Amino acid sequence: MATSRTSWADVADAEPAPPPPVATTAPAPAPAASNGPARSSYVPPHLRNRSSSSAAAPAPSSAAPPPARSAAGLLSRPGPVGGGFGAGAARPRGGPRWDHEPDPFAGSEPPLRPADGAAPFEDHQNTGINFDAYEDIPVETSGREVPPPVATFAEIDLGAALNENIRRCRYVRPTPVQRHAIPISLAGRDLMACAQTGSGKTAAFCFPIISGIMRGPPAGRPQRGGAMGMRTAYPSALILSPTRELSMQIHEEARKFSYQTGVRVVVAYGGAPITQQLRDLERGVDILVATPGRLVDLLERARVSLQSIRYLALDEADRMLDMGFEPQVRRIVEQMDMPPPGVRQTMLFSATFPKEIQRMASDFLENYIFLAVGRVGSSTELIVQRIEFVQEADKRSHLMDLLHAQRDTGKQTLTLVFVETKRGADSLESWLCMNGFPATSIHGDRNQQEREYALRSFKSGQTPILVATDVAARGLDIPHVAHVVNFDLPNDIDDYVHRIGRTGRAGKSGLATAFFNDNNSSMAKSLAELMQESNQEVPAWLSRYAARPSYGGGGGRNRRSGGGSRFGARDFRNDSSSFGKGGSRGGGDYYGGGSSGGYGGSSSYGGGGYGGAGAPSAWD
DNA sequence: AAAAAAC
Repeated sequence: MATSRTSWADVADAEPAPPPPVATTAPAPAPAASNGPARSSYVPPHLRNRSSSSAAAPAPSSAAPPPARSAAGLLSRPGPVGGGFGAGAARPRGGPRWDHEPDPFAGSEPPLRPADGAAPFEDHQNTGINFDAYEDIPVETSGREVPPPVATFAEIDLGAALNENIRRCRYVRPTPVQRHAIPISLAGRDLMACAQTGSGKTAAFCFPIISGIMRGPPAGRPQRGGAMGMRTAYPSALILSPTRELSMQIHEEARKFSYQTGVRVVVAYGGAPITQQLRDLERGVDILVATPGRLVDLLERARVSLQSIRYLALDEADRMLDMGFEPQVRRIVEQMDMPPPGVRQTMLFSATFPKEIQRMASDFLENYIFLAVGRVGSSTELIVQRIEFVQEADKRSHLMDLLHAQRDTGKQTLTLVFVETKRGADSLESWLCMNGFPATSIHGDRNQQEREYALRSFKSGQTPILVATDVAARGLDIPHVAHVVNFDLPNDIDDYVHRIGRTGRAGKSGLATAFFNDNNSSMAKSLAELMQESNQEVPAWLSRYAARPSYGGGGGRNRRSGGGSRFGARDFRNDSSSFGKGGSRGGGDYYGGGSSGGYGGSSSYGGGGYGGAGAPSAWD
């Protein structure tokens, strides 16, 4: 496996070096003001220095042969796209665009080089996707007429331009969640998917959306614009996520997937000046990635209308529907001008899916398929989970011990430390710095610039310790995080699952250490259960805690959500106890969906698993 | 009770 690199969306290193000005991780700056049509002879960097057959500048090649099912000429039709907001924003889809499309494959990773010039990360050769770890992943599907999974990208009719981007991303074969979710989505079905981030989830919902937009009718200002103004944007797809950084990350990936397809991706989130986002929207948007608050703002200003939405995706869906977010999300999905379920296509993704959330989410879906992919790189054997009993007062010195031990290995790795409160993050950060451990922090009281700087500094290895609140618990794909420390345990086992999922990405191994004391007693049982499920060694003292009658009662939200092992959740429609409670909802027709077959491998999972299979490990 | 998310 000589080919692949760190993260799923990583760039192909074989591509020619990009031109200088396109920088770092931040959403690439739009070419300021100078976006006249004169740019049509622009040759994207990756097409330069190629054999003339494929390199010719405005080559229709990237727009060319439309896949069998798409209407001929569709990809190059000059009709208004990009949710053309009235103002005659006609742009050819596919091929070079009249304005400069920054190369999303350029320098998307900050330099991983510490100041001393030492080799950044030793395991660089070994950071490929651990595909071996994916072979035996069990998959469960339920629902009516589940489309069968595919084994290769070639089996899927995604179109030439998208296939080229898949190649540029160095994706060799689809991950389990992609193998199942993409056919389901291409079949037009609604989907509730339970899969760890870092398992290729973003591509799983982006590919079908991009493909669908390319072959669908031109988006654009609806015939009867209604009360909307000339400056209203009409995206075809909406992707919601719970944090700004996650939205940024999805945007960056989606831009890679949609490069030179003519499909425009715009991101909108709070904490950043709205003016640039408004400009981006005015220039046309097919796929809008957003956090809820800023989107509501844009909707109230009538700068965005949801009436052309054909695809809705909620990432980290269980968070999007929890107490804090539900009203806002319902407002966006149910009380604005979004087409109803059945008209639009809806996809929900999360690593965990508590039953109550599933029940709520079913309001957004129609005749959906439930997909659960066994956890890779989360609570499986790939992450070594350690629970240590540490009194509150001893936490700092104990953390220091861990960091010294890490330092003594001489390996350069990243450590992510989760704490409960924003204040706690600040004080731990400064304490670490005072004690010779370069740390930074990310939490909701820091301004957006500080948050983004902290994340970059951490990713680059400049500040190899990041102290974070739960803002960083979900979805963020940070390569090289070798150790997650739960300095303060969360109060919800699902949050724990998400946090430790920041290591062991892409099938690699990782270490997660948690400090436990009497304050966490309500977590004892669910923690012990989770660890047992994932073949971890459960300390005897923790088992004793878990067995205490006062904590053993299966208290509410601390219960394992799905009750099943190996999966984050089970389809609540198949759980007979969920009927009757839910009142008149649903009938027997929710039953009867078969399992998809094709993955008879369920039984081969578990036990010693793939540890001995020679799978590359970052910990050897 | 805390965290996140608009100005």
